[in-house]
Amino acid sequence: MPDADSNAPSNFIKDIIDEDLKNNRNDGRVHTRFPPEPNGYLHIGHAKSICLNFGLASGYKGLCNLRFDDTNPCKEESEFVEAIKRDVQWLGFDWADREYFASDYFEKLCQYAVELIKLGKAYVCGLSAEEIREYRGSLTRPGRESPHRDRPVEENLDLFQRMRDGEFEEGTCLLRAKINMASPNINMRDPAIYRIIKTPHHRTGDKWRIYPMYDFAHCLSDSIEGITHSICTLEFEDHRPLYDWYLDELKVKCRPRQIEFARLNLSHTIMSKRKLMELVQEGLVSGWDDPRMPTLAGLRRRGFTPESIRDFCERIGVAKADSMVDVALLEHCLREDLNKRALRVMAVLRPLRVVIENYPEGKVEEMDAENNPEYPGAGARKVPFSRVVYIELDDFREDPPRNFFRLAPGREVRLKHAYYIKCEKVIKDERTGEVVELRCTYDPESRGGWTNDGRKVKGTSHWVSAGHSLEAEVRLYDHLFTSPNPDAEKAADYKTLLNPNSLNTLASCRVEPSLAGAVPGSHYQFLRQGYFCVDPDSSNGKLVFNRTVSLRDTWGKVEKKKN
RNA sequence: AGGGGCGUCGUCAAGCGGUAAGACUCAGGAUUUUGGAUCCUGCAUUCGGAGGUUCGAAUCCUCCCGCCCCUGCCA
Repeated sequence: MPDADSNAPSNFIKDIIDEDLKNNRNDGRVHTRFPPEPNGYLHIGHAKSICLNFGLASGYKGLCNLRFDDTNPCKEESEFVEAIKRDVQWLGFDWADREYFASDYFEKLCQYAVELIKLGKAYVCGLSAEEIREYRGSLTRPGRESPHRDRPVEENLDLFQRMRDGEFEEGTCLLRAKINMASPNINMRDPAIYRIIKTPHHRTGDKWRIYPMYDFAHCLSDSIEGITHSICTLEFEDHRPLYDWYLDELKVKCRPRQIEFARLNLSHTIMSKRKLMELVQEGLVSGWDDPRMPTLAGLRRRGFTPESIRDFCERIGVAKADSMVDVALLEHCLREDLNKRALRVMAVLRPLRVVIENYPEGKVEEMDAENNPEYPGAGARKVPFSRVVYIELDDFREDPPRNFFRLAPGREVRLKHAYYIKCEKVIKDERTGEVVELRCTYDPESRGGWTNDGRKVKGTSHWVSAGHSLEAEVRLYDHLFTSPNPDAEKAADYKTLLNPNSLNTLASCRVEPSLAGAVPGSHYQFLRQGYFCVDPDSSNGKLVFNRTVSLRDTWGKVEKKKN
């Protein structure tokens, strides 16, 4: 049996494919497709589908097409087509030359519609939208048949042609499938096949005035492309009978099979394209690529790697039960990846000035610093050390709590890669009482951060030399929403659930000089703090970093518990 | 109420009649020149519930309960 991805876990879809292969369906071919509608940006939920479809194809040595489902010109734009291609590519998948559009098939689809009319299985209905709704019945009551349901084929053909020619106004008539108005499945109550839309299409311009509905276009597009397994989300389960009906009635050669799986829900965020669009349009975020957004563009800008997202998609599995995945898993995948690849560097986010009184004025030493302890091949660099340095405000406490082993009056701490320093004196702002500077002494014997006299210096602080460091802006991010499941909060509008502290900009951070000229998109670990990446907002003189994700912080947890 | 689905640890998720994988989270501990990383250990006597079949049931049967989706000329 042509086995799927060896390391990827199995799932019910693979079981189905295995079974199909065993029964020699589709001559042993496996051909999938990822079919986005270009009406917004791709998000992490789409990533699940992309990984699934492309992953299945490669696992079975098959193919996966990229197909834009562009059957509604009112909502779709070329900007989204370009963004989607960029994102799929970035995620690491290649559709080669199989880039298709449902709009490529408009002529063919129209012929199929004509065919259906000739078969007596479709008719032009002149009921208004409200009438159609009324005729449809309800969940419990069957619908009623349209008075136009039994129009002769010739008349339907003529009317449909005139719809196509643009003779009728929008909403005046539509082509419907003649199925069963009493079906318990509402999708089968004579669904619309073609409607009149006079808005120009982003690809075909004003060539068409009628557009096919999703159910009609999708199954036939799949068939035209030779798709064997058409994988979609759960809400289309009810549409499967219709998917099959069109293919059966039209007796197509290629019979794809639709399989539904549960879409991804991620805690502390939302996945609805409509809502994400609203956040963008109302300026609640800076754009589709705002680093707080669950969009692939946002995650990329935030500093997520494609590898970590693919790993995540593999770990969450594929099933049919509605689920809510904890964002902590995504963050775990990210840290695991970044830990291996990010260069370590020192940056002080909230600087506290430290003067080392016994260190010679004007002296500068170049300290050796490894770039990544996880990977010696990453090499080392020199970091300048001098009499005045900055340490993290948080690494000093005038009145240290229990188990705090950082700096405090009279205490000694190690400056990573440099020396032990001891706090001799605390200088405060006379008016506010705020600590503004520390006076310390260093131990010349501790160069490199170690002595062999058995001294136990447990605390290690990162630092930068005041005179050599560069100024930088650092953007700290937190969950976009305070609620773990914004969609489930029945009482509140999701916008009121936005986290007011999801962005915290620190304008006066100091970073080590080796960061000069760091390229947008590059990843670093700011020692002891987290993973950061260079934001495209950076310019020659001004570095801007995004905190991708913090490091695990066991001390922070201990402190939080106490409070 | 009609139809379609789904219910296994806090969260995902294996399991397909032979006696509950794994991951994340969480809690302990070891180790550590990042309170990082790494490494150990612990965490479902029970699978929505109740009956039944069987030597044996999360897996099969019956009934019940709960959750999700469907009445766009959206996808």
